[in-house]
Amino acid sequence: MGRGKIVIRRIDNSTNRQVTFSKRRSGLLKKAKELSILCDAEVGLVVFSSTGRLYDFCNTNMKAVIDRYTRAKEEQQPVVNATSEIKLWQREAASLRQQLHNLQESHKQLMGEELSGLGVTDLQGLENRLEMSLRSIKTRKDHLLRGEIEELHRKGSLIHQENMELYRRVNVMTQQKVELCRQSCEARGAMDATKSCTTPYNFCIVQDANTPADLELSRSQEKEGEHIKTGAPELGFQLS
Amino acid sequence: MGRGKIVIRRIDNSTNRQVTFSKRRSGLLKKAKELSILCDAEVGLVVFSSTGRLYDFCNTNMKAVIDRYTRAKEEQQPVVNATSEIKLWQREAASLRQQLHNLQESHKQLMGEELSGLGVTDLQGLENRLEMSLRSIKTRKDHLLRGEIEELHRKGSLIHQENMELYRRVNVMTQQKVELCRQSCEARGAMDATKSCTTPYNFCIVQDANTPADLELSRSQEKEGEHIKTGAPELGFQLS
DNA sequence: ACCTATTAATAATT
DNA sequence: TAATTATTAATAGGT
Repeated sequence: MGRGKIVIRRIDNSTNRQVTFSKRRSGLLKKAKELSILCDAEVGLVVFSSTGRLYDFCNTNMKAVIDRYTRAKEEQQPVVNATSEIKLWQREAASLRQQLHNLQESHKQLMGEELSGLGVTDLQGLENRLEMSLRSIKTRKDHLLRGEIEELHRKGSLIHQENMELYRRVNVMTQQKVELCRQSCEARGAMDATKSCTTPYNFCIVQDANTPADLELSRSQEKEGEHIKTGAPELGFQLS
Repeated sequence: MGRGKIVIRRIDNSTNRQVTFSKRRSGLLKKAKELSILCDAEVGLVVFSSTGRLYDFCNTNMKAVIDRYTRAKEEQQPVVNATSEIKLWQREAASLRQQLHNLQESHKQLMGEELSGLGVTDLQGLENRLEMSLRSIKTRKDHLLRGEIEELHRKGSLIHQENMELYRRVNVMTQQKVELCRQSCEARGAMDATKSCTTPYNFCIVQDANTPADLELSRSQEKEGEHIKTGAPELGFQLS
């Protein structure tokens, strides 16, 4: 599979050998990975270059693979001196692996994979269980969503109350302001029109939509609620 | 590099997966061997099939490769104290137990149990996955059912053909009967009107809707098909 | 590293 | 399970 055919024999040219090593090594690693994915296999691959550098691949855990390998080899040629405690743990691991495997199978079926081998009745059972499961999940989700909505309503209502209160205060202040202006104008009309009007009571200038009014109500409510601050003050002033 | 392109993803069909495993495994082993020869590298490869069977390759000695690997890894990340084999297996068991636990959790969630602790987003994801799963299960079930229906149609059509044939035969016999009666009557009219009319040719009496007609066609077809017997004879006679 | 003619691997099919 | 074959993927040699 190249420009020319080659025989499988040590490549004499060192550079060429290096290049080929690099290419084929990556190819091998890729194929090892593909095999593990495609066929659900546990693969461990170790390559030492002729210069001694290590390259490896393992889809799970190299230590586990080596252990499993050693154990499998020992099984092929049973060693007598195996410690009882080791065997115990090996059995434990084997049992767990079996359980894991079973559960994985079942899991795959639940996820709608690996359905070949199941009859219509099995499929119907699976379908029913999933439908039930789906129902309880949807119920739970609805429950949570309803909770959120309720919470939002509650908060909205609080903010609305706050706004009403602000609105009321602003109204009161506006009336006070109007009253003061009127008195001021009357005073200016009655007395000399020079100063004293704009200095101590000029609410008209101090009141600005961009500077939040420091009302003690607003502060106390923000402290205990700590909720959304955007919109509330603006809305309050829009109402006035 | 086959009749079609494939994506690298676990092959769902079990048979297909087995076949691919066999092919790719041998390919991988071959390439590992080629790399070791061409480039003078030390290669160790271990593959466990999903059924737990072990396949391996090493151009030198697997134990040596594993030792070399372990040493190289220890160099990369010096381990404090070489763990005893017992601890190693304990870790393996712990890891498996963890995996098992995770899968059990996930399984419970898939079954719609143990949903507290999941947010709306999690639930939505779960719901979506289950919907997908359900779809593929339903698709599979439909497929099987359609197959059954098709089979039934096929059989039904065969039976219908048989009935048509029976109908034809009955017609032929009826005509023969009529003809014989006519001849008989003529003979009776021409000769003496005493007996011989009702004895050998009385098809009118023998033919009855409740007694199935023993035609060799009917028998041979039932033998090779062995399918539904209800309805067929009645239908055949209703048509006549 | 990249390119591409060629060989090798392999997916689908029988 | 084992061939066959149409395609894709890997890669040898060259830049």
